[in-house]
Amino acid sequence: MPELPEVETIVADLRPHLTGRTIVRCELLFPTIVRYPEPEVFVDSVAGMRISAVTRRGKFILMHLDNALLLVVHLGMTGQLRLVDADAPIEKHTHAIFTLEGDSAPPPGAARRPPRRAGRCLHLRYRDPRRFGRLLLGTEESLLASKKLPRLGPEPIDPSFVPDELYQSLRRRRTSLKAVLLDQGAIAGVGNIYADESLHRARLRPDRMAAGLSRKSAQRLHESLRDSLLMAIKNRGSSVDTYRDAWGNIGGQQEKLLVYGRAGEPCFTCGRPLAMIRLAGRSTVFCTKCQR
DNA sequence: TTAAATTCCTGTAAGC
DNA sequence: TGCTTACAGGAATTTA
Repeated sequence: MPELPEVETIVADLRPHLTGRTIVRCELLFPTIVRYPEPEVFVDSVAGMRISAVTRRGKFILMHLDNALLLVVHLGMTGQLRLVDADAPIEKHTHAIFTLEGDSAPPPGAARRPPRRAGRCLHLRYRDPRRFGRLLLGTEESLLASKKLPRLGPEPIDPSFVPDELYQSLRRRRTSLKAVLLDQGAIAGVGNIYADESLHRARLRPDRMAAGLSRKSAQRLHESLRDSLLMAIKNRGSSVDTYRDAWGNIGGQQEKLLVYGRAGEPCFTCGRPLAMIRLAGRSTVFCTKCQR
Protein backbone atom coordinates (compact mmCIF):
# COMPACT_ATOMS: atom_id res chain seq x y z
CA MET A 1 0.00 0.00 0.00
CA PRO A 2 1.37 3.38 -0.89
CA GLU A 3 1.74 5.44 2.27
CA LEU A 4 3.90 8.51 2.88
CA PRO A 5 7.29 6.82 2.18
CA GLU A 6 6.08 5.14 -0.99
CA VAL A 7 4.47 8.32 -2.32
CA GLU A 8 7.59 10.31 -1.39
CA THR A 9 9.73 7.83 -3.36
CA ILE A 10 7.54 8.12 -6.46
CA VAL A 11 7.44 11.92 -6.26
CA ALA A 12 11.23 12.14 -5.88
CA ASP A 13 11.69 9.81 -8.86
CA LEU A 14 9.23 11.66 -11.09
CA ARG A 15 10.20 15.21 -10.15
CA PRO A 16 13.34 15.59 -12.34
CA HIS A 17 11.63 13.98 -15.32
CA LEU A 18 8.31 15.82 -15.17
CA THR A 19 9.32 19.31 -14.08
CA GLY A 20 9.26 21.65 -17.06
CA ARG A 21 7.54 19.14 -19.35
CA THR A 22 4.22 19.78 -21.08
CA ILE A 23 1.29 17.36 -21.15
CA VAL A 24 0.43 17.01 -24.83
CA ARG A 25 -2.77 15.03 -24.23
CA CYS A 26 -4.56 12.78 -21.80
CA GLU A 27 -6.48 9.62 -22.58
CA LEU A 28 -8.83 8.04 -20.05
CA LEU A 29 -9.34 4.31 -20.48
CA PHE A 30 -11.49 4.19 -17.35
CA PRO A 31 -12.98 7.69 -17.03
CA THR A 32 -14.53 7.27 -13.57
CA ILE A 33 -11.02 7.19 -12.07
CA VAL A 34 -11.30 10.99 -12.44
CA ARG A 35 -13.41 12.24 -9.54
CA TYR A 36 -13.26 15.95 -10.29
CA PRO A 37 -14.13 17.71 -12.52
CA GLU A 38 -16.13 15.77 -15.17
CA PRO A 39 -13.76 13.45 -17.10
CA GLU A 40 -14.25 15.34 -20.40
CA VAL A 41 -13.40 18.64 -18.71
CA PHE A 42 -10.39 17.00 -17.05
CA VAL A 43 -9.03 15.71 -20.38
CA ASP A 44 -9.54 19.07 -22.13
CA SER A 45 -8.06 21.05 -19.26
CA VAL A 46 -4.77 19.18 -18.82
CA ALA A 47 -3.90 19.20 -22.54
CA GLY A 48 -1.19 21.74 -23.26
CA MET A 49 -0.41 22.35 -19.61
CA ARG A 50 3.17 22.63 -18.42
CA ILE A 51 4.22 20.91 -15.19
CA SER A 52 6.09 23.44 -13.09
CA ALA A 53 6.63 21.33 -9.96
CA VAL A 54 5.87 17.92 -8.46
CA THR A 55 5.24 17.74 -4.72
CA ARG A 56 3.61 15.55 -2.09
CA ARG A 57 1.06 16.29 0.62
CA GLY A 58 0.20 13.31 2.82
CA LYS A 59 -0.47 10.46 0.41
CA PHE A 60 -1.40 12.86 -2.42
CA ILE A 61 0.86 13.49 -5.42
CA LEU A 62 0.53 17.09 -6.61
CA MET A 63 1.57 18.13 -10.10
CA HIS A 64 1.57 21.90 -10.29
CA LEU A 65 0.38 23.13 -13.69
CA ASP A 66 -0.11 26.51 -15.36
CA ASN A 67 -2.76 28.88 -13.98
CA ALA A 68 -2.29 27.55 -10.41
CA LEU A 69 -3.97 24.29 -11.38
CA LEU A 70 -3.09 21.12 -9.50
CA LEU A 71 -3.22 17.69 -11.10
CA VAL A 72 -3.74 15.50 -8.04
CA VAL A 73 -3.16 11.75 -7.88
CA HIS A 74 -4.10 9.54 -4.94
CA LEU A 75 -2.89 5.97 -5.39
CA GLY A 76 -5.42 4.37 -3.04
CA MET A 77 -4.31 0.81 -2.35
CA THR A 78 -3.00 -0.46 -5.65
CA GLY A 79 -2.42 2.67 -7.74
CA GLN A 80 0.78 2.98 -9.73
CA LEU A 81 2.18 5.98 -11.58
CA ARG A 82 4.73 4.89 -14.17
CA LEU A 83 6.93 6.76 -16.57
CA VAL A 84 7.44 4.66 -19.70
CA ASP A 85 8.19 4.89 -23.41
CA ALA A 86 5.06 5.69 -25.38
CA ASP A 87 5.41 2.45 -27.32
CA ALA A 88 5.62 0.24 -24.22
CA PRO A 89 2.78 -2.31 -24.06
CA ILE A 90 -0.24 -1.03 -22.13
CA GLU A 91 -0.66 -3.08 -18.99
CA LYS A 92 -4.00 -4.37 -17.78
CA HIS A 93 -5.82 -1.94 -15.42
CA THR A 94 -4.22 1.13 -16.99
CA HIS A 95 -6.83 3.85 -16.50
CA ALA A 96 -5.14 7.07 -17.63
CA ILE A 97 -2.33 7.92 -20.03
CA PHE A 98 -0.64 11.33 -20.13
CA THR A 99 1.49 11.88 -23.22
CA LEU A 100 4.37 14.19 -22.44
CA GLU A 101 6.12 16.53 -24.78
CA GLY A 102 9.10 14.77 -26.37
CA ASP A 103 12.52 16.02 -25.36
CA SER A 104 15.56 13.90 -25.95
CA ALA A 105 17.72 15.74 -23.42
CA PRO A 106 17.51 14.15 -19.97
CA PRO A 107 16.70 16.66 -17.24
CA PRO A 108 19.77 17.88 -15.33
CA GLY A 109 20.61 16.09 -12.11
CA ALA A 110 18.44 13.08 -12.91
CA ALA A 111 19.50 10.33 -10.52
CA ARG A 112 17.63 7.60 -12.33
CA ARG A 113 16.79 7.71 -15.97
CA PRO A 114 13.49 6.34 -17.15
CA PRO A 115 13.65 3.57 -19.73
CA ARG A 116 13.42 5.69 -22.85
CA ARG A 117 15.23 6.30 -26.07
CA ALA A 118 16.08 9.67 -27.58
CA GLY A 119 13.35 11.27 -29.64
CA ARG A 120 10.57 9.10 -28.24
CA CYS A 121 7.46 10.38 -26.55
CA LEU A 122 7.08 9.64 -22.88
CA HIS A 123 3.96 8.36 -21.21
CA LEU A 124 2.99 8.93 -17.63
CA ARG A 125 0.52 6.12 -16.97
CA TYR A 126 -1.84 5.52 -14.09
CA ARG A 127 -2.87 1.94 -13.41
CA ASP A 128 -4.87 0.69 -10.46
CA PRO A 129 -6.34 -2.85 -10.32
CA ARG A 130 -8.57 -2.21 -7.31
CA ARG A 131 -9.52 1.28 -8.42
CA PHE A 132 -9.43 2.82 -4.95
CA GLY A 133 -7.25 5.62 -6.25
CA ARG A 134 -8.38 8.77 -7.98
CA LEU A 135 -7.37 11.72 -10.14
CA LEU A 136 -8.40 15.33 -9.50
CA LEU A 137 -7.83 18.66 -11.18
CA GLY A 138 -8.40 22.15 -9.87
CA THR A 139 -6.86 25.00 -7.95
CA GLU A 140 -6.03 24.24 -4.33
CA GLU A 141 -8.85 26.54 -3.24
CA SER A 142 -11.45 24.91 -5.49
CA LEU A 143 -10.39 21.39 -4.48
CA LEU A 144 -10.55 22.26 -0.79
CA ALA A 145 -13.86 24.10 -1.15
CA SER A 146 -15.44 21.19 -3.04
CA LYS A 147 -14.01 18.82 -0.41
CA LYS A 148 -12.32 16.77 -3.12
CA LEU A 149 -9.06 17.43 -1.32
CA PRO A 150 -9.55 16.89 2.42
CA ARG A 151 -8.04 19.03 5.15
CA LEU A 152 -4.92 17.18 6.18
CA GLY A 153 -3.01 17.16 9.42
CA PRO A 154 0.69 18.05 9.75
CA GLU A 155 3.43 16.30 7.78
CA PRO A 156 5.04 13.94 10.31
CA ILE A 157 8.52 14.17 8.74
CA ASP A 158 8.52 17.95 8.55
CA PRO A 159 10.85 19.59 11.11
CA SER A 160 7.97 21.87 12.13
CA PHE A 161 6.08 18.82 13.45
CA VAL A 162 7.12 18.79 17.09
CA PRO A 163 6.29 16.26 19.85
CA ASP A 164 3.90 18.65 21.57
CA GLU A 165 1.78 18.92 18.42
CA LEU A 166 1.29 15.14 18.46
CA TYR A 167 0.58 15.20 22.19
CA GLN A 168 -2.09 17.89 21.72
CA SER A 169 -3.84 16.06 18.88
CA LEU A 170 -3.84 12.79 20.87
CA ARG A 171 -5.22 14.22 24.09
CA ARG A 172 -8.39 15.43 22.36
CA ARG A 173 -9.31 12.05 20.95
CA ARG A 174 -11.51 9.45 22.60
CA THR A 175 -10.41 6.58 20.45
CA SER A 176 -7.44 4.24 20.05
CA LEU A 177 -3.90 5.38 19.25
CA LYS A 178 -4.09 3.34 16.06
CA ALA A 179 -7.26 5.13 14.91
CA VAL A 180 -5.67 8.55 15.45
CA LEU A 181 -2.52 7.60 13.55
CA LEU A 182 -4.66 6.48 10.60
CA ASP A 183 -6.72 9.70 10.66
CA GLN A 184 -5.36 11.85 7.82
CA GLY A 185 -6.82 14.93 9.47
CA ALA A 186 -4.71 14.28 12.56
CA ILE A 187 -1.43 13.31 10.86
CA ALA A 188 -1.01 13.20 7.09
CA GLY A 189 0.39 10.19 5.25
CA VAL A 190 0.36 7.38 7.82
CA GLY A 191 -1.38 4.14 6.84
CA ASN A 192 -1.69 0.67 8.28
CA ILE A 193 1.94 -0.37 7.80
CA TYR A 194 3.65 2.57 9.47
CA ALA A 195 1.00 2.97 12.17
CA ASP A 196 1.77 -0.57 13.38
CA GLU A 197 5.52 -0.15 12.93
CA SER A 198 5.75 3.12 14.85
CA LEU A 199 3.54 1.89 17.71
CA HIS A 200 5.78 -1.14 18.06
CA ARG A 201 8.93 1.00 18.09
CA ALA A 202 7.33 3.25 20.71
CA ARG A 203 6.37 0.16 22.78
CA LEU A 204 2.71 1.28 22.89
CA ARG A 205 -0.36 -0.92 22.55
CA PRO A 206 -2.36 0.11 19.46
CA ASP A 207 -5.69 -0.17 21.33
CA ARG A 208 -4.66 2.23 24.08
CA MET A 209 -6.83 5.33 24.38
CA ALA A 210 -5.19 8.31 22.71
CA ALA A 211 -6.43 10.73 25.35
CA GLY A 212 -4.59 10.00 28.54
CA LEU A 213 -1.29 9.17 26.91
CA SER A 214 1.51 10.83 28.84
CA ARG A 215 3.62 13.59 27.35
CA LYS A 216 6.61 11.29 27.60
CA SER A 217 4.88 8.47 25.69
CA ALA A 218 3.68 10.92 23.04
CA GLN A 219 7.25 12.08 22.61
CA ARG A 220 8.37 8.47 22.14
CA LEU A 221 5.63 7.92 19.55
CA HIS A 222 6.64 11.11 17.75
CA GLU A 223 10.22 9.91 17.49
CA SER A 224 9.37 6.38 16.40
CA LEU A 225 6.89 7.66 13.82
CA ARG A 226 9.56 9.84 12.25
CA ASP A 227 12.15 7.07 12.44
CA SER A 228 9.82 4.53 10.79
CA LEU A 229 8.90 6.88 7.96
CA LEU A 230 12.41 8.22 7.30
CA MET A 231 13.92 4.74 7.30
CA ALA A 232 11.25 3.56 4.84
CA ILE A 233 11.96 6.52 2.53
CA LYS A 234 15.66 5.64 2.65
CA ASN A 235 14.76 2.10 1.58
CA ARG A 236 12.40 3.31 -1.18
CA GLY A 237 9.21 2.10 0.50
CA SER A 238 7.57 -1.22 1.33
CA SER A 239 6.38 -3.51 -1.47
CA VAL A 240 4.10 -5.66 0.67
CA ASP A 241 1.34 -5.83 -1.92
CA THR A 242 1.49 -4.27 -5.36
CA TYR A 243 3.54 -1.14 -4.66
CA ARG A 244 6.05 -0.29 -7.36
CA ASP A 245 8.09 2.87 -7.91
CA ALA A 246 7.87 5.06 -11.02
CA TRP A 247 10.06 2.62 -12.96
CA GLY A 248 8.18 -0.48 -11.83
CA ASN A 249 10.76 -1.58 -9.24
CA ILE A 250 9.92 -2.89 -5.78
CA GLY A 251 11.02 -1.15 -2.57
CA GLY A 252 13.27 -2.55 0.14
CA GLN A 253 11.53 -1.72 3.40
CA GLN A 254 9.29 -4.84 3.41
CA GLU A 255 12.39 -6.84 4.41
CA LYS A 256 12.82 -4.69 7.51
CA LEU A 257 9.28 -4.48 8.90
CA LEU A 258 9.10 -5.40 12.58
CA VAL A 259 5.42 -6.31 12.94
CA TYR A 260 3.32 -5.54 9.86
CA GLY A 261 2.36 -8.77 8.09
CA ARG A 262 4.07 -10.89 10.78
CA ALA A 263 1.07 -11.97 12.90
CA GLY A 264 1.86 -15.23 14.73
CA GLU A 265 5.58 -14.91 14.05
CA PRO A 266 7.97 -14.26 16.95
CA CYS A 267 8.62 -10.71 18.13
CA PHE A 268 12.19 -9.74 17.24
CA THR A 269 12.65 -8.32 20.76
CA CYS A 270 11.13 -10.93 23.11
CA GLY A 271 10.32 -13.91 20.89
CA ARG A 272 6.64 -14.05 21.84
CA PRO A 273 4.26 -14.66 18.90
CA LEU A 274 2.86 -11.37 17.58
CA ALA A 275 -0.87 -10.84 18.18
CA MET A 276 -3.39 -9.63 15.62
CA ILE A 277 -6.54 -7.68 16.42
CA ARG A 278 -8.92 -5.57 14.40
CA LEU A 279 -8.84 -1.83 15.12
CA ALA A 280 -10.41 1.03 13.18
CA GLY A 281 -11.42 -1.55 10.59
CA ARG A 282 -7.81 -2.58 10.00
CA SER A 283 -5.82 -5.66 10.92
CA THR A 284 -3.39 -4.61 13.60
CA VAL A 285 -0.28 -6.55 14.61
CA PHE A 286 1.57 -5.96 17.88
CA CYS A 287 3.49 -7.64 20.67
CA THR A 288 1.47 -8.16 23.87
CA LYS A 289 4.65 -8.18 25.95
CA CYS A 290 6.69 -5.34 24.48
CA GLN A 291 3.78 -2.97 23.81
CA ARG A 292 1.86 -1.75 26.87
C1' DT B 1 -19.51 16.75 17.04
C1' DT B 2 -17.18 12.63 17.01
C1' DA B 3 -16.49 7.80 16.33
C1' DA B 4 -17.67 3.57 14.25
C1' DA B 5 -19.52 0.96 10.47
C1' DT B 6 -20.23 0.40 5.63
C1' DT B 7 -19.00 0.66 0.98
C1' DC B 8 -16.22 0.49 -3.10
C1' DC B 9 -12.98 -3.13 -5.99
C1' DT B 10 -10.16 -7.13 -7.69
C1' DG B 11 -6.23 -10.26 -7.02
C1' DT B 12 -4.79 -13.75 -4.07
C1' DA B 13 -4.93 -17.56 -1.12
C1' DA B 14 -7.22 -20.80 1.70
C1' DG B 15 -10.61 -24.37 2.00
C1' DC B 16 -13.48 -27.87 0.23
C1' DT C 1 -7.88 -29.70 -10.28
C1' DG C 2 -11.26 -26.34 -10.02
C1' DC C 3 -14.58 -23.89 -7.75
C1' DT C 4 -16.19 -20.85 -3.88
C1' DT C 5 -15.30 -17.82 -0.29
C1' DA C 6 -12.83 -14.77 2.70
C1' DC C 7 -9.60 -11.27 3.00
C1' DA C 8 -6.61 -7.26 2.07
C1' DG C 9 -7.34 -1.79 2.91
C1' DG C 10 -7.77 4.27 2.00
C1' DA C 11 -11.07 7.16 2.56
C1' DA C 12 -15.79 8.90 1.31
C1' DT C 13 -20.15 8.23 2.97
C1' DT C 14 -23.58 6.73 6.17
C1' DT C 15 -25.11 5.57 10.70
C1' DA C 16 -25.00 5.80 15.65
